[in-house]
Amino acid sequence: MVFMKQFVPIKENRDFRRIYGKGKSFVHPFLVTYALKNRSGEIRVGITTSKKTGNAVRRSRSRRVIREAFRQLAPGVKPGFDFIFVARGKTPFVKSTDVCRVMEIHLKKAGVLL
RNA sequence: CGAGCAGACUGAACAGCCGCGGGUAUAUUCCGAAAGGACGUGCCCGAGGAAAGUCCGAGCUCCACAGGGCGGAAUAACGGCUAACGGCCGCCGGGGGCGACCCCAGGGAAAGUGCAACAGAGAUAUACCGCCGGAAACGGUAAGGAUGGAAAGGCGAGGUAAGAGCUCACCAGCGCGCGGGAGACCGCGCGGCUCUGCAAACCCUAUUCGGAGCAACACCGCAGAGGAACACACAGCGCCUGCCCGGCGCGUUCCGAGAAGGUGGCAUCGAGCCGGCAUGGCAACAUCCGGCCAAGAUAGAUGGCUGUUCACGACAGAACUCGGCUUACAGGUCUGGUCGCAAA
Repeated sequence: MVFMKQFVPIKENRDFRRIYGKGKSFVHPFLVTYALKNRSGEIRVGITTSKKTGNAVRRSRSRRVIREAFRQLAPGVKPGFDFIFVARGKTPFVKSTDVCRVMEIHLKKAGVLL
């Protein structure tokens, strides 16, 4: 789990549990996205890379790719939402642009793009 | 040239744009009483040889600075190196290879207990077949046969009724003496004639080991809460070590303790790293000389995209810090031996 500088990190386990339970989810072999409205008006982001993704190098790679993808899309995201992105088995082997395309579709479905 | 051995090094490169962590310097702006901070900008630094496994050894921190006994664990020829080690170097012994060289769980089996399946007559002890003597009963024998990982040292000769270290030569083992070596040990000579293997079975011997770990530990500390006073004894609890003995603490003074959170620890000034064909040493290493100052996050920074090139990229990501070991790994480079072939 990772945070991004410009955005508020999600680091408490109870936050993750709440968003997993109540948020909308979108699934793809590269990425799983959870989105949930929050009351703070901020954009909060968390990234999950489980041990199923691979060793430490693969998990780091997954985090970086997802973070870069979100950075590209961030200017168009409405404030007031929490997001959790979960890396999957293929994530460390694809480009950030591929993840970016998948993430854009997920966020459009969630209705959080301006 | 081919095959093989040992050691050392390396672990894609470049450009552009965007982005991240730390340090430092700062015009303006903003916050603050101030110290200072925020934002921006410039410059510098920013993962590995194994960062890994967490297997040893230390530093550091705390636990009455840790006492005695039992138990437990680790190590195991000898000499040295090192802060230390179960690491490293050298050497001895044993084993493998034509060789360069490699491998070794290498104390004790005359302290004791135990195990040695199956096969085999018999497994630390024997007599089934055989051989010899004898009419037989029975006695002698351990050459030969068979079994087995192992069968009363091995092999040859003499010897004998047949045989046997019964005698002799050589080899192995044991003991003694002499010589060499710092030592393990080696060489030579003599002696009597010899006693299975397993201690990665219990065990014995020698040496070493207090416990827990950076989520250690120290400091700051919102909301909220305790509260007074005087103190023992018994008991109980906790801790020192798994157990026993033995011991320490339990409530101490005023504001302090505990929990969210924050700061330090924490980033090089060190058992530091690099170089030297310097000195000593076979070497590990030590000394001397000359340089260098080098990631420090805290949900966790080194990335993304595009393009070019090549041998098309393996294993893999710092988390208190060092010294080792072990394990994983695509390629590539260098140095020095060896064997074979050819040439000379």
